Amino acid sequence: MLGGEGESSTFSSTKEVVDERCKSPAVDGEDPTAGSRYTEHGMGADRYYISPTASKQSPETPNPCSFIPYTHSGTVYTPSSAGRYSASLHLGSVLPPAGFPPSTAGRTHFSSAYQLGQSPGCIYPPYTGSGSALSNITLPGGGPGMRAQVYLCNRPLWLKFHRHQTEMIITKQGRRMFPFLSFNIAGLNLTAHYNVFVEVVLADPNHWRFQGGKWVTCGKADNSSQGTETGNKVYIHPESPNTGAHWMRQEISFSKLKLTNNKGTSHNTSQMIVLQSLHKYQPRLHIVEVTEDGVEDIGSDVKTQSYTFPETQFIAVTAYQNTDITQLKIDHNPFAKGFRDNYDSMYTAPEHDRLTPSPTDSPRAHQIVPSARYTMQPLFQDQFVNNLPQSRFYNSERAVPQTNSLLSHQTEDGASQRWFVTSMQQGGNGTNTNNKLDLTPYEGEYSSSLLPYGIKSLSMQTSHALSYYPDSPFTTMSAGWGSRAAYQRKVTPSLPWSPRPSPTAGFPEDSNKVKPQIEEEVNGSAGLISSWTETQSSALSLDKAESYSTACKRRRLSLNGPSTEDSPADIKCEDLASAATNSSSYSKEALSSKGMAAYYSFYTNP
DNA sequence: ACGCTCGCATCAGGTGGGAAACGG
DNA sequence: CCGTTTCCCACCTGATGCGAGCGT
Repeated sequence: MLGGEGESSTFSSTKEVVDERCKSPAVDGEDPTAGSRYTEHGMGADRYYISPTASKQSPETPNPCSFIPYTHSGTVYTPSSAGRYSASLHLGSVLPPAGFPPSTAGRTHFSSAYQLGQSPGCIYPPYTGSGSALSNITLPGGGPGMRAQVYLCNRPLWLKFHRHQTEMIITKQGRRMFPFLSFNIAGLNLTAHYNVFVEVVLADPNHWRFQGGKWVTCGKADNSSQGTETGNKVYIHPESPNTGAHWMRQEISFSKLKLTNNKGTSHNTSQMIVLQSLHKYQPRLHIVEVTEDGVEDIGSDVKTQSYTFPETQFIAVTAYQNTDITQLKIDHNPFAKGFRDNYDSMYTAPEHDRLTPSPTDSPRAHQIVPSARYTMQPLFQDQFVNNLPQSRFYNSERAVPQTNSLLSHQTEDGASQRWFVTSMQQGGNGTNTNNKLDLTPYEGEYSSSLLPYGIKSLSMQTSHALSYYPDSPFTTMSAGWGSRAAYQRKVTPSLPWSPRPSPTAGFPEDSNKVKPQIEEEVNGSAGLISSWTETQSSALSLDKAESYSTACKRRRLSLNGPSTEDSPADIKCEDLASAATNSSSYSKEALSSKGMAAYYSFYTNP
């Protein structure tokens, strides 16, 4: 996590209390993990580094990714189970977040190499009170290895769960994660090949138990769970290896990743990550440069980049313990729709009548599933609804263009910001133990490296995963969620998108209303600044929702011929932005609308 | 006739709940 | 005994196949 690695150095002091059985070190209140963590680790608003240039961002440029920056961490992954990488990865080296310089950093490489002794596959603790990675924002170190920036696409949803301490069901046959991991990556070499994979490491040395309505530690975690003999802890993205252009083009979803407690599982091991129930885990994203055939490129300076998003931390369970989590799952997971007994009332009854949070209950909720689907609406409604190829044409796990980036997350001043996480080159040998949080807001300069995107990526290797969990607006819409009229109707009152491009970061109409809510939620839960804004509520009438549904249903009509990877719908927002500002090959198709050009002007280099 | 879109039906797979089974 | 795990259930989604309708 933020400096999760760095924390290892401070862990002992901050987690000593956990040694006592059944005593919760910090789990109390609404968000045992988030609240204290964020504040302790510099997640507080004051610790976020907001680029002074944020204001330069066009007000019309809704935050593409609206993700609060998280640093990446950088523990070099030494996949015990991922043999293909193990050889090259450096065990125990930690690459704390590189500080991103505010606006000036641009695309420079911020890297400060830090190396902390750390056991592989285990990071304790993700959040530490001291030595907060976030608190120590490092200016660009200029390390050669620092190139990629990663955005957690469905961060708002993760945060919502995180407030209650996310739980993930694990079953013998494997259970998908929800929320699932979905990232956007920038800053990779367009032509270089990379393997992208997720590793799930023990985030806490304790065994947890849900007692008295809260999670408390109860003894030490099984050490074996950290070992390599307990099963696979890595999930390699099915499209690996692939080019940097490919990875950056769209959202990288790990929706097919399954969690299991069956160490002996012999089938689908590539899709399964073996965990232990009642243990806390932290997913980490790793990007490894490899040769075209997937072999790690030893000759490359940039070997492995690791990223950790604290809000994705979760406790593995075989049955949900916290009813709040259960309700969130039911509310936001389409496959659990059948459990929405109060479905109608949930979305039609007055707010105060609702017993449980719903997608429309809070600004953040809008970010979640339902709203996420539509947030990009202002500028991409036509582009991605009418022209969006249906899943059958985009039978890829990443067939959906990055959408979160289109979310109109806004800062309080209305300026959209984009937070991203940068990683340190694995090879970094720095010894500095201070974790530095990279809180650089996403800025225009970053687009330069994204261009051109005309490069064709390798063929997709997998199929539609996003279609199930479109956490991101685009994902959702393009993947078919948009076709679910029933659900849309339910959330209509708060449908986040605006039927027309928003002149002010997307959702001017409700920005004022939403802002307070966001602030409240953010501050109340994790002390995070409102780096993103909930999507505009009540922006879409019921009729519009219906229209949208219809549009989705008929979107095939609008297809401009067979969909291809180059179709606008398949392009990341960054790509579009680049096209708009650089007259790339996509400019004509993707930026047919003026709004889009303006929308992405944000990415233009000054 | 051909190509395309649409609507419907079917299927596979994912979801949480709840009861039963398991195990310390 | 109690906490945890497993299994089955009903429900839901998305993908796919098929035929009808329409326009060229």
